[in-house]
Amino acid sequence: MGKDSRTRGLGARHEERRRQIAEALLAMIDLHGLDAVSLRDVAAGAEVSLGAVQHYFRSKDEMLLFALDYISEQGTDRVRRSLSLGGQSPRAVLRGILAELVPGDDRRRAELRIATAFTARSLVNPKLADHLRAGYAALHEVLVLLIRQAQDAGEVSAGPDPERAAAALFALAEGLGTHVLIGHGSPETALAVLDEHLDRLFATAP
Amino acid sequence: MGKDSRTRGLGARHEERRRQIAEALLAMIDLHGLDAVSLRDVAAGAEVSLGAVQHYFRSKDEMLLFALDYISEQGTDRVRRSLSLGGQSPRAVLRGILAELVPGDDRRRAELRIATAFTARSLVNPKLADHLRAGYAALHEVLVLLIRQAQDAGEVSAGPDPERAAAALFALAEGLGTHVLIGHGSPETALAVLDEHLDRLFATAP
DNA sequence: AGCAAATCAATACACCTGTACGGTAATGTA
DNA sequence: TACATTACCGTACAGGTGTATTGATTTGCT
Repeated sequence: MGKDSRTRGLGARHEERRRQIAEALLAMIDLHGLDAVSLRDVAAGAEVSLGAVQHYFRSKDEMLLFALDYISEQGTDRVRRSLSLGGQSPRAVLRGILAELVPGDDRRRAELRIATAFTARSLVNPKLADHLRAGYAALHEVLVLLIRQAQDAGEVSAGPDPERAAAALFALAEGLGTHVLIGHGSPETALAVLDEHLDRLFATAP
Repeated sequence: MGKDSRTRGLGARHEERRRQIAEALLAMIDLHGLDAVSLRDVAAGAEVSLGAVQHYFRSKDEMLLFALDYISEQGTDRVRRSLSLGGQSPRAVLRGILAELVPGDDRRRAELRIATAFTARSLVNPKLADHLRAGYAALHEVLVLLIRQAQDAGEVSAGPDPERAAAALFALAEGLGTHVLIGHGSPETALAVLDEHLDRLFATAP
């Protein structure tokens, strides 16, 4: 193990403190947008001094990158948990994951507002884009896996290409989420559209 | 007609000048993102002085709002032209419009980068959100209309609800566009997924 | 105890931001 | 020609920005 992973001794609280600051940052991004937050705002939100923030992050960009990784990890954790949690059909798992992309409650709404902010920033920040893309790729693979499982279980016909189907589902949910986020359509309608699409995918030809 | 629409006399060039400045703004948003552009940058880009920009826009927010309306209008114009242009099947028209949401060339890419920037900003700027939402609603209505036409022409079965089908197509194209924009998937694959979806919609049951 | 690293705090700096203001020249109207 | 409006330009200002720096204090290992 490297020195960064120790749980006792010097620097033990380091990562925890970074997460705490990142959470303050993410909350402010949700409230005021990514570009409206200053390091001083973050410091105030985390109830630490500006110097403390600077101690834990060498630059603002580094802080942003860490925060993106942090919230991405939260998402993948949720997905992982949803996968390992048995007793659910592939379709239910699939729906649960895709529903995370639609702002149906305050948590999802906040997360998706933050994600949208990072997406926009990624268009002019290659490093950020790399990390964001990695998250997308990971989620895509999970969707492919689930569709394959459903095909193996006979819940989805062997016809459709899992890659294509995953890309379609992913994009559909993402688009629906964006639309709901800006007030174009309700979460209920969005989920209905999503379910309709799942119905078609899971309609095993007689 | 009000005084704002005169084409001769005092203030005739007013709107034209505002558009010119807005175009400089939009170009910079594409290049550096919405929040990275300052009024001085815009002035330099439009090859006018800062005072000139201030003369035509009372504040930065007003300029942003105008620019959003301006680029939205360009989009609706393109849609209108595509609708009035005869000789195309409803499906072809539909595909043409939806393909505008996928960054398949430099123009589309620039427009969608700008749109993404405005979307993110809209999350913390209600006024901007109102205008953005209006554009979304307008495009949605066009899609509904086209699907209805296709149903009337027998190209699409009477089964699916046009509202739902439009919402799905819209969200799918939007999501695909976003994914391509950040480098998650190619425009070719995105269009293939879109066509697949159109195939299903236009598959009249035998 | 001694020492070094980590953890902050406070301050300063150079720069950029949107906006306000005062002035001048051009333009069209009566 | 007189006048009013428009169209700028240049500058100033108050405030915020990320970052660098310096120093004090705490922490934990040996």
